[in-house]
Amino acid sequence: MKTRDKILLSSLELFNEQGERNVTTNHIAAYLAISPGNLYYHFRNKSDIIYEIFQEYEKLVDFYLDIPENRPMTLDDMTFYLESVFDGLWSYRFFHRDLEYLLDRDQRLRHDYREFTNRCLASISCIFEKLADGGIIEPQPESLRSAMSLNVWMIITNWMAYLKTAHVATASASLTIRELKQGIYQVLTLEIPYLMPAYREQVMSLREQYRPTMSGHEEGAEMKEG
Amino acid sequence: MKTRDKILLSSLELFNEQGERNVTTNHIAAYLAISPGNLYYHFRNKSDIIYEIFQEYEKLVDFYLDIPENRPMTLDDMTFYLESVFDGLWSYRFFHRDLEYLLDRDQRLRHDYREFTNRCLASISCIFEKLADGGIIEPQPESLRSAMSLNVWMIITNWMAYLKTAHVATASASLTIRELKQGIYQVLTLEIPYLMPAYREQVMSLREQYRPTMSGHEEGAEMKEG
DNA sequence: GACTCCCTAGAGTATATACTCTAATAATAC
DNA sequence: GTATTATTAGAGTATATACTCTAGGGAGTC
Repeated sequence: MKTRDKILLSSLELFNEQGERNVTTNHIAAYLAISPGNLYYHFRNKSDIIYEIFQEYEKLVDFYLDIPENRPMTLDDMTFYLESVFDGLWSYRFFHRDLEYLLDRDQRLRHDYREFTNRCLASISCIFEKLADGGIIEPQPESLRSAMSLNVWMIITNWMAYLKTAHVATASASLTIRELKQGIYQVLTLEIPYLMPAYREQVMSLREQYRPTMSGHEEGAEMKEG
Repeated sequence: MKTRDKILLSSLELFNEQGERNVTTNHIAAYLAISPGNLYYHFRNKSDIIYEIFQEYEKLVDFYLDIPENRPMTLDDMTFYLESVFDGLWSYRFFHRDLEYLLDRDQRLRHDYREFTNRCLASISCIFEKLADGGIIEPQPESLRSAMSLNVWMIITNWMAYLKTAHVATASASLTIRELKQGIYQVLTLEIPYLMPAYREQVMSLREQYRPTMSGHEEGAEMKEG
């Protein structure tokens, strides 16, 4: 693998594990056993590394949230979207942690992230629309749908922060993707009142599979595999 | 005013305006036109300043969210709670911005914040219960209520982050408390499907007063005063 | 072999940051 | 007044961080 790609990969790994704020370019170089000069040969600065990682993230989520189909949506579709988005969130989880600081430092990133958010919101809204087409939830007026989409987006992007700040007792307690996906439980909570009777049971039991366990403290308890 | 109190006050002010990450102890001392040595005479380190500010924040919110009354809840009560919580959020808005980092650096803070969150969640849940008692929303089973409370909490604590990252176009565009309170619109969105018919109209028009304006970009557009 | 291009090492630097130390001054107690 | 304590100034320090600069190696081409 090319050094440039190794830098991107290791940076992402270290950022995810320790937070962007705690990972310096010297750390990255040391981790890869290359010189700082080498790292700076491939990237002009730290922001460029972050920006490029963001572009991968963006591409991934855009790919997941592409909703080309003209058919109404099934429950499986919805599950796929939820799972995929949380997978993406997991892979690039450092990003939402220091988001505000990162955007303050890089105008390109601010601009792109803003558009990214808007695309995601549009996709979520579209998913709601097609869920209604599929007879899974009640149809909603546009204004309600967009407010709800925004709530969904906030739950999705901040569930990790909630887990890391309020749920786990120690800083070192590392999270698992399974715990992260308990966020799906919270998202489905938003849908409950809009469920059509025919699908109510099914969605409720889907939701149950993601129910947070009582022990968010030290050990992660088991949960049914998806 | 005592130097010690001036330090706390100015720190809060600078943190809110520039973010904790961008404000050093030297900055604080310079801002107050005192020496670093003086600052460190009053506080052992930066963490201690932050911790003390947090305790004020905690006290304030606990005060607001004290729900002693045995009577059912009115719409005015609910409005008061929402307004108060967002006022508190505004006054200490730096805190939720760098939360994860702050908690990683200070175990006391992590511990206290976790309990603080739990108290807030309990209060929110209690508010829902009493709203049901007051005939404003439908009664809900405990499990749904706690999941909903968590969603409400996440919307409240992360609305500011959403505004600063996805809504405004430039880093310098400073937010106003009025924009922050558009978060109330999002919170009330969660309640909509549970509203009892008798109160539906009233709550919807209350919500309308907090509706986000389309121009979150540069200039803040006007909104009806509360 | 010489030239070129891509890549790499590694020492070095300017700046920042949290914090310390000493000495001096103001306030209070007796 | 003198002793004591509380407060302040301000220079200084150890460490870190993002980044630079120069020199050179290795591989391919002629």
